[in-house]
Amino acid sequence: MKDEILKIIKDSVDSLGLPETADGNRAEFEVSVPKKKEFGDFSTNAALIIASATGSSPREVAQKIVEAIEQSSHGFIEKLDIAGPGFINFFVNEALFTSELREILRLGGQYGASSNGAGQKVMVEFVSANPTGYLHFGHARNAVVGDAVCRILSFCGYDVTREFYINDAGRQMEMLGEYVYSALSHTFGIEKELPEDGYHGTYISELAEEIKESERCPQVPGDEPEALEFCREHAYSRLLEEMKKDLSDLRVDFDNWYSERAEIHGSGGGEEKLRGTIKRLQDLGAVEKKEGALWFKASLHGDNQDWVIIKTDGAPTYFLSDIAYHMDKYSRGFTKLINVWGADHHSHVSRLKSSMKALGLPESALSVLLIQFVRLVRDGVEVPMSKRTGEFVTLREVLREVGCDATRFFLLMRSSDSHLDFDLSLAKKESSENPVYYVQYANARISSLLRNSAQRGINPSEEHLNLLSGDEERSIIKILLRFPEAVHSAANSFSPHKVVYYLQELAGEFHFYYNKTRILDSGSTEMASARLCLARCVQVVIENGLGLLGISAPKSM
RNA sequence: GGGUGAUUAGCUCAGUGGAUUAGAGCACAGGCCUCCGGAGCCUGGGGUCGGGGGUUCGAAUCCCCCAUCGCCCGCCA
Repeated sequence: MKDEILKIIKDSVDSLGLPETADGNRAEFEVSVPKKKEFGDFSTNAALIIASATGSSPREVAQKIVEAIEQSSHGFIEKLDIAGPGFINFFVNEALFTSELREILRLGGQYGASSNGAGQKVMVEFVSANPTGYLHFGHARNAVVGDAVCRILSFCGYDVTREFYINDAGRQMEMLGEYVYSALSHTFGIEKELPEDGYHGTYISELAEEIKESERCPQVPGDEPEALEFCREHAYSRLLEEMKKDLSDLRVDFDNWYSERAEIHGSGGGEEKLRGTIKRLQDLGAVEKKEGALWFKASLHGDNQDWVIIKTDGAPTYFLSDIAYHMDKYSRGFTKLINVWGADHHSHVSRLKSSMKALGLPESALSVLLIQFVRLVRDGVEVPMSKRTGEFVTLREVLREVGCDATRFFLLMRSSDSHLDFDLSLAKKESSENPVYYVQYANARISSLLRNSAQRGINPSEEHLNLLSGDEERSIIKILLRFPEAVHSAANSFSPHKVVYYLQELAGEFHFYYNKTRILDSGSTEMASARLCLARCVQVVIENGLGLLGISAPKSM
């Protein structure tokens, strides 16, 4: 519908022979649905754009465009206004609105979907935590935002793969093994000294208990290397299992679990990836040996310093693995790569991009979404989330306390580059203060209406949609038809919170309408069925929107 | 010192070139169904959009400077 308006504008601009922009590039005309109804049903800034390109008066240009549109006589345009500095406002008749409602009903779960992505293969890599402990609440925002971005991109026609990069190589894993081994030794009455910056959670001793009770428990003291490895591997697989479970409880499910150890370092072809990466960088002259280590010269490719990729002890750094991993992503045929990272990794963005640039890979295909921290608050007081002391709040604790829907809603409510206060006491409140229920409640109310109407023999019918000419009805319809652009904009900027805001607005408008207007007792069966139809459309959009956020839309609450 | 994100109502935040009065939720004050779900609705007070310059027909939005807060700056991952 908006596209039709846009086409009309472009046609008339063309017919006038006006340049779209000064440099002849693609026009940036916008057609928007204004919030104030005196500004019409649709509005465009076309005249302002053209005027600034040609140096002429915006209102005069607008006048010419308006005349051109009027001459080509489009049946559904009732009135055209020129307002303010030169906006052209369109007032359309209800035929256009009712056709949009029919479209919503016809498309159902597909309303708002698009093929903008054109099947492009996109990989979203997110969470990617070390499997050395339970997921803490800080991971939750990353998980939920990444997942919602995936849902939104799929809805927009992208072929999305969700990948979890398991950082299961390197010192962290060794340390995990040592700690569990130490805890196991402890159960045999042997005490060991360990570095202080390790893992202190109670899960370490729980894992040791599990090992001790298993039939394959190694003897301690006995063959130390085997016992250590057993502890490490047992802890690894158990913790990975627990992470998968927590994520799944959060409705986050991955397509790929990509093991750094196996795929990058492993003997089954993996180590060639590391060697191959080094070789390519060497061939390109992008590395240098210095102070006994091998450095990637990132400063030559846009970063502000160089980074070590092979340490003096000959071991690769995490950064080298990361380069190899991202080369591998490209080689798997993805044309769009999205990494969802914690804001504390922001300095890695430019170094990774510079490495892709050095390798001649299209770095513009790689976007990194940095997620700012979450502060957990209860009754206005910050809940400490210190990992060092082992006191951190786990994802599963929060899930158990407030449930998946509220957790997701709150984590998605804010722009990712804004710090987020997650208020535990508010999130679990089942009252009007809690915005999750506000949206879900609108949906439940509509379900209830549909149930009651069936009993009364009223069916939501498309036949009488033309009766919906009230102001409140029009404003609901106008919000409904903004849904596709809300989705589109959320997809382009990887911003699920735009969908959240949209849904709150739609739910608000519906609650207002519901309080003011009788739907089932509206005087005539025709009117009742038309209003019911409108309510059903609202429900379709709420269901679709909540679906994009991975939040349920219960029929009753 | 460098980098990065933020700074908008009492609080938590949207808005990031547009339309005489800058929005929402919470909090606060007052009100609303003999009737479809009161987890709802309405009304009201409350802001020099951190400060200062600049660009523009037009700036909360773009540019520069400054201030404050978070995060990062390891041959850890």
